[in-house]
Amino acid sequence: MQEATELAITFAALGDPVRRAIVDRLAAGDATVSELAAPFPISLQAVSKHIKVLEAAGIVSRRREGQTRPVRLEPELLDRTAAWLHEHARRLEARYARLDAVLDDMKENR
Amino acid sequence: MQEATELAITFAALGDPVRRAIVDRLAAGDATVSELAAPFPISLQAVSKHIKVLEAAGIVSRRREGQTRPVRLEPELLDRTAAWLHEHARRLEARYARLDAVLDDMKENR
DNA sequence: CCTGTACTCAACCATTTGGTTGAACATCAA
DNA sequence: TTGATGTTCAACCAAATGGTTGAGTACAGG
Repeated sequence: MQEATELAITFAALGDPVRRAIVDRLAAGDATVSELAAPFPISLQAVSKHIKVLEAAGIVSRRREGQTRPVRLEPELLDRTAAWLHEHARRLEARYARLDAVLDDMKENR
Repeated sequence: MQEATELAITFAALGDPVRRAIVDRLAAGDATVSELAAPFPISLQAVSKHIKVLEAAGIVSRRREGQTRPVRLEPELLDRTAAWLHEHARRLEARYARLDAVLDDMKENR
């Protein structure tokens, strides 16, 4: 990473396998930092850093709850990112369909 | 990056602003390496490397056409990635909706 | 108040990444 | 064939990333 567009940050955040796994886990429900860290062979601090990256990207939010810091996945950004991807895919498919039509036409009238 | 799941690779590939811009450009139609490199202040070789990353991720494909190597955006992977994101967002929204319903219920019956 | 628990912050290190330049390869055009 | 054009390959470098450990902060419970 190095720049600042929202989508670039989102993708960069999801580009790390540990962070992707964290997001997967959070899709099932909120979790504390220790809970999120448990499955990984890395230190709690490292996981804490990953969560910070996800939070900076707007993918998760944290709140304080006693001495624990539950993390919640925020759907909104994921939705917008999905929309971006979907729009690209849609446009491409339409374009390729038109191309195929032209080619078929050429074949028929040959 | 460091691992191998398809999605992690896809996201990592799209996480770089230059590569995201390349994908944006390709959504409008195929382009050669030089054409893709033109808007950027970096060397042609650097752009060539970026395209290699996108190709390895399965986001684009290259063919030879004379001395030129046109790059094409492949919709399929983008679609699958969008589906992943959308599914997460959908599940979350459903979960939060249920939560809200429960909270409303508690409020009514207080 | 003191101790343990749950984190975060800071300094540091190794590896990866994104860039560079220079040389090589493939194709077209003369 | 020779030279120009388009692109890739290789070696190299600086900066960013992901990890570590050690110290600090915030709250809960005895």
